[in-house]
Amino acid sequence: MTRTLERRSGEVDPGLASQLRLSIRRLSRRLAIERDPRESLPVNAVAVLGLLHRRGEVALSELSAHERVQPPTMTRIVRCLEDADCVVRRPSPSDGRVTLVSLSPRGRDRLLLHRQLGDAWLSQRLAELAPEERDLLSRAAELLEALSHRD
Amino acid sequence: MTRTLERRSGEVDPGLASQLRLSIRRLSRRLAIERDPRESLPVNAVAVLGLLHRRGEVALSELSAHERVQPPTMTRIVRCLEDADCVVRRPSPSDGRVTLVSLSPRGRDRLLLHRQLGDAWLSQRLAELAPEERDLLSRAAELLEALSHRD
DNA sequence: TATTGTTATACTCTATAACTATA
DNA sequence: TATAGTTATAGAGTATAACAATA
Repeated sequence: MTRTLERRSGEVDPGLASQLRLSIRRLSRRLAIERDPRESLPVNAVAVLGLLHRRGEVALSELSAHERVQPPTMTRIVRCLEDADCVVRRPSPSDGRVTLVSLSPRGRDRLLLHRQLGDAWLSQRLAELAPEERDLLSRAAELLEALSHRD
Repeated sequence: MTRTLERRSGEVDPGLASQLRLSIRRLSRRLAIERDPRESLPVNAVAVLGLLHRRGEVALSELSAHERVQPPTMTRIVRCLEDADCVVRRPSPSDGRVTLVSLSPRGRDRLLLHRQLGDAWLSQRLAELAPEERDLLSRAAELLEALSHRD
């Protein structure tokens, strides 16, 4: 490590938030544009499949909290997944108000397919970077994910 | 530098694109949710103000290419900015088809205000990070911005 | 009464297609 | 003819408000 040029705590570069915010927004937009037209499911629906894959059976309210959408929006997403036979839904045995959602075998297949299609454009761009740059982005991705969940 | 553990070119971690893509998307969504209600202009309109601030007078077609929206969308954004007295618009003297757009003094004020409001949430989160983490994100932001503009 | 989820409705941002005006 | 921009229209994704069912 070279001599540090870092600011003391509290003295944060005022341009960083702007720069990061705009670059996040722009890449998010670009990713939406470069989405493969064969991807039949909405991005958010694929994200839900991913969550179900990791966590098993999850209550709808938990899905909506995790994806940070309102309950009616999650109802819509889950219905879309149900129509595509990607999830199954059942009332909680312990609380009849709760709807438990879980991945179907077909949903698992679709998740893998969509990941492949969805990652294609970005994978290609990442492959053109230097290995150090990919390492940097890998660590950055963890930080960004954590930031998203901060209160 | 320690001994490298990096992969050879072409051997890119297949999970990186997914991880980065999802974290970008999630943070973008969170930023949208945390937007200050006093921000009266759409995010994209503020981005246009920023571009005009850096570049001066710019043709509408160039704005739409840079923001990666279709021309009708940019027409709408520019009209919104014009209604708010943030930009002025005139036909190009050299080519009557072209509309040149530039920042008004009021637009400049609004840009500064919106940056402040728009960065507030993220600034606060960034301030809670370690200085090294902010450094990392600063470099990542440049990479992300560059990725957005790759063909 | 409070909570979970749904239905009904509306808003925001974007796109495509068809058109006008200028070159 | 080709290009820059606009108008008209539609679609995707989200939200709020009002409601039903369960606790």
